[in-house]
Amino acid sequence: MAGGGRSGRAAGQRQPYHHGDLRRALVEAAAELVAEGGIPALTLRAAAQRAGVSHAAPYHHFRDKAALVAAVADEGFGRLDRALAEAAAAPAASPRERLAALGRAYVRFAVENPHYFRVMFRPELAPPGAAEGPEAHGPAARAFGRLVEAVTAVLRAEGRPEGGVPAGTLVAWAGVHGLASLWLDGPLSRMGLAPAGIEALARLVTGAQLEAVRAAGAPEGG
Amino acid sequence: MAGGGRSGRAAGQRQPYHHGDLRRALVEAAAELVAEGGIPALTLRAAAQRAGVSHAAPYHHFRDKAALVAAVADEGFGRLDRALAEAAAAPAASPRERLAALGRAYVRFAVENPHYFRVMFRPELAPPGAAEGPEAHGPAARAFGRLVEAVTAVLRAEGRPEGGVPAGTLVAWAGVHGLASLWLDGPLSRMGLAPAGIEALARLVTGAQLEAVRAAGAPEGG
DNA sequence: TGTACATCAGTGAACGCGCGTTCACTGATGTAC
DNA sequence: TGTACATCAGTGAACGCGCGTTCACTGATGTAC
Repeated sequence: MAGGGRSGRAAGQRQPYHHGDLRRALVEAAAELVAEGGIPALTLRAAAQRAGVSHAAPYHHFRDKAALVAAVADEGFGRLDRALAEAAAAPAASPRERLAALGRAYVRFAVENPHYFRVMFRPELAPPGAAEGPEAHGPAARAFGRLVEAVTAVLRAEGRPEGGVPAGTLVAWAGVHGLASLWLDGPLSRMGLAPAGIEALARLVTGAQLEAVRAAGAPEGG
Repeated sequence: MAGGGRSGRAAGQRQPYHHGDLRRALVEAAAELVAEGGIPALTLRAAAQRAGVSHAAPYHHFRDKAALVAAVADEGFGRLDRALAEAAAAPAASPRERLAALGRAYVRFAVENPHYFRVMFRPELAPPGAAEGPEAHGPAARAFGRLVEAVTAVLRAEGRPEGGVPAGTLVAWAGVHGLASLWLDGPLSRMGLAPAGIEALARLVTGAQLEAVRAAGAPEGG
């Protein structure tokens, strides 16, 4: 589908059609805006300007602002999924270690990509309908699936297989998500915790998750 | 300070000065707006209208919008603190049970007061400086202190006292905060988890926290 | 108790701003013959 | 290869809107004498 280069600014760089790949450029611009000025800086006009086009141009690629935001969230989930996939693929001594590595990768992703993370978990930015379609929640579902897999593997290895989504998955998710949120939302970083400290905390939290995953099958009373 | 009633709309209701207590009314109105329309619905003008005054009136009570938002967050932290105090005061069989009760109260507060919770943990709404002053972070610090106390009590009871803020506190906080966030931000409720399920999950998470608190003192390797 | 004055919480009009969105258009690209 | 046409990604002006904030003012409240 890509036509030949127009005049070729740089060798090897293609300018397929007019701008090239405005859609992608807009998503990247939007993410950068959030990185620099937080959620309030995420506007259609600013994204267009940063991408080097007029502020009406985005409407040829996104129905409205919510659709652009949804695309940013989607891109974020895609990146998270890749980060988790990498962590899951790394050699691990046991299913438990693999789950812990996944948890640490989750926290690390949030700390290193606060802009994406914030957009991903801000439902009011992209109201229902904006992100519809089968592929919209694809990356998010895929990322979640990796957690489910890792938890299931731990339970299987311990002789307590569980069908469907083990409750331990949600506990594990809550732990790392909470740690990431507290860091991004200020309380933790405001308390003077160094960025290095977050890694140590992540280890602590994932350790706790493992206990929770173990206990998740048993009655929780006590 | 409070003058006599003006004309007394309802028996026993005082109208101390002009409106009465506009400051409080504005904070309540702002919270209601968030409850009904989310963060985007939180505007100075709407809060003023809901409180029954012109949109310029709030400036006699708040320097700017950020100050109003900070007041809402403050009110939220005050309510959270009271909820945690109640949970901490309830009879408990052991420090461990008390900590678990605190964790459950935290999640319950978030689920029952999503509007406050959202404002409380949205740093970009009330930028640094807006909530300055010794009393600004008072309620938040007090609420956090209750968690620290409960964790410290558990460690003491287990013969492993720890000075300052035990690392287990942050782990415990991360767990319940993550659960609350995942619920409020949609993923969990979108997965079809019933409100009743959140309570069961909270029990699971607080159970996991206890293991983490135990492990927090020991080296986290392995 | 009554009068004069100071204080200050409200009003309403107005401001400038940036936003999302629409629209008629232009001109580059791709395609049919 | 060349011409005519259709498509569609961009432009730039314009729209209406709601926002936060300012300002001169009004009138109720509290206080001094």
